[in-house]
Parts: sequence; structure tokens; C-alpha cells
Amino acid sequence: MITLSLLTDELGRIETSLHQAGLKLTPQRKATVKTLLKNHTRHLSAEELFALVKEDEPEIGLATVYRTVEVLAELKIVNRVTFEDGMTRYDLRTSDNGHFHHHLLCQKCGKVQEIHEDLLTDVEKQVWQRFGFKVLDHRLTLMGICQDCLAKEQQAKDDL
Amino acid sequence: MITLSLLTDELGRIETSLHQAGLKLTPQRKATVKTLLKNHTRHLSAEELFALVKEDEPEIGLATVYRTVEVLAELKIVNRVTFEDGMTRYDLRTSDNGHFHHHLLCQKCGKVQEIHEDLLTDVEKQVWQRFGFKVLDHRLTLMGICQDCLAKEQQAKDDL
DNA sequence: CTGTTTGCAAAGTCTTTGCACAATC
DNA sequence: GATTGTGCAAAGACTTTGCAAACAG
Repeated sequence: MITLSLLTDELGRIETSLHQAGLKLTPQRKATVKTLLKNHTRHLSAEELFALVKEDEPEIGLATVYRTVEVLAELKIVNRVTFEDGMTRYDLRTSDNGHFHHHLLCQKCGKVQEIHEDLLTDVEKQVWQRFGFKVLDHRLTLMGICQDCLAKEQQAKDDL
Repeated sequence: MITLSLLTDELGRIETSLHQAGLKLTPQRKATVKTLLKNHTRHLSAEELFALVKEDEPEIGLATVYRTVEVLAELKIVNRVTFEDGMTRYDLRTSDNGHFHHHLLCQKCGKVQEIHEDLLTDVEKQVWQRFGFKVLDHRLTLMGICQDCLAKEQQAKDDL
């Protein structure tokens, strides 16, 4: 969950980044960032983001949303992520997840869970030793069944 | 490298899969599969594949290439892979790489190298223990600098 | 005020689909 | 010969761009 004061903090931080780049915090951008903050676990696509931002800012156009996420990606405020559905999704980097994180994609309910633990240190060391490849960044998506869906499956079995 | 006899073997195996599904090995499909076999390390996009197949089969249409990879994906003969550029690429599963493999994407030269080692056993165990998430499949892309590019960089330094 | 930003609509990519003709088994 | 497959062109999904009007700093 995100608290109101945290939201204000992040917004301020982002406004500063924009201003340093000579850009403006327009109502449209503000609404877009707020929506991303409020849904920071959801990995929204452009269309989804557009639909949500419209609740706050009904006049906004889809093109503006695309342009805003473009700007935010350049300023490293959001990450662009592409899952196997080929659709680009956006994912805020809050102060506590500055480094890239991993995704657990549930194949039952479609939920995406982030994990911030650094699980790959060892893997990256191996890749360096065995292939001479110097790792700078990584994308890891694990597909499977989440805890909730497993519990539901178990429940269904018990009910028989 | 792929030898001629290996290519014939794989083609035969694929023809059988097609026939089992009531599908035909047309010249277009044959040319597409051959191109995929010959370039099995390259992770071709539809357009790239189309351009290459055209050398063998100049009459082929782009739509046919799309339909062919669709069929091949359903038969688990190719994997669909999406990198961060958002473009879908296709990647043959030969008999020796039936399980899903990882990718090393060089940010200097754009080359994609596959690694077949199973590096994630430990990671998947941790995810199960810590999050109760049951992993069924995974996608891992490591971005960085490949051995060749590192060597070139080193060379450039030495030349100064 | 001045350069940015916006909304709209038009254009661009990549991919899928409809249909009449052609080819395979 | 019946069914599956093909090429083309048209349509679809997602994203980008051009432009005049609106706005933030």
C-alpha cells in the first residue's frame, strides 16, 4: 500500500527530475504519475493507464499518455517491461526499488508479483566465468502458479 | 554449425509432427523450417525470416510466414520469444534444446547467444520457499557485453 | 512571453484475417 | 476430390507523429 505522504514525496521527487530536464509538471503528467504510483504493483499497459488516468483527467488523450511514459522512461522514473504477450508495460521505479527486480507471473490469474531480492548474483558470476559475458542488466520472469491460486486449488480438492 | 544430415533429420522429425496434426509439409513450410534450422542461433523476427525464406522461395508471402510460425509454435517446434524491443522472434527447438533456455543479449553488437545450462534450479527453489510460488517456466535475459566485444574493447585500449 | 505540451487525427509498424485460387494427401 | 494452404490486399492492434491551439514557468 502507498500512503498519502509517500505519494506526495515521490511526486515532489519526480517534479524535481522533470524540472532539471527543463520539462514541466502539467496536470496530465501529474495525473499519470499519480496513477502509476497508486498502481505500482500492476504493470499497466498504455491503454490501461490511459483508462485509469481518464478518471482524474477526462480530457487527456492517449497520445499524451504515450508521450508521458516516454519522458518518464528517459528520466529513469519508469521501467518499460515487455512480457511474452508482446505488450509494453510500465512500472514505476520508487526509491525502494531503484534496481531492477524480477517478476512472478501467475498463469492462472494473470497477477504479476514483483520480487526485489537479488537472486541472480550467483547466476551472473557463472555466466562470467563460463562464457566471458559481462552482465550489466537482466530480465527474469518466472511463470507458474501463485500462492493464492495454489491455495484455491487445494481448497477445491478438499471440498470434494 | 548445422550439418546437412542433421538438417534432413530435423526436417523429417518436423514433417512427422505436421502429419500427425493433419497438416502438410508444403514447399513454403519446408523453406521456412530450413531457414530456421540454418539460422537457429539468430532469433529471427518475422520480417527477417521472410527476407531469408524469399531467397529459396521467392513467391512466398509474409502472411504465410506468419501462419507458418504460428503452426510451428502450436506444435512446439519453435518458441516465440519477445525481447525488450517488443518484436516477436522465433527460435527453433532442436532435439538438443527442448527445454527452455536463456539468452545473453549483447548491448554492443546486438548478438543473442543461447545458453542451455540450467542456471535457475536454485533460484526456483528459493522462490518456492520464500513466496510459495510454484515455477513452471521461466524467461531469463541477461544484457551486457559479449566476449567478442569485450575483446575488441581491450584491443582498442591496447592499440592506443 | 516563449518554448513546452496537448488533443486530435492521420500515418506507421507489426500482425492477423477474408477470400478466391492452388496444391497436397 | 476434399481439405488444407497460399497470396494478396484489406483490416486490426498498438504506437508514433504533425500541427495548430493551449498552457506552464
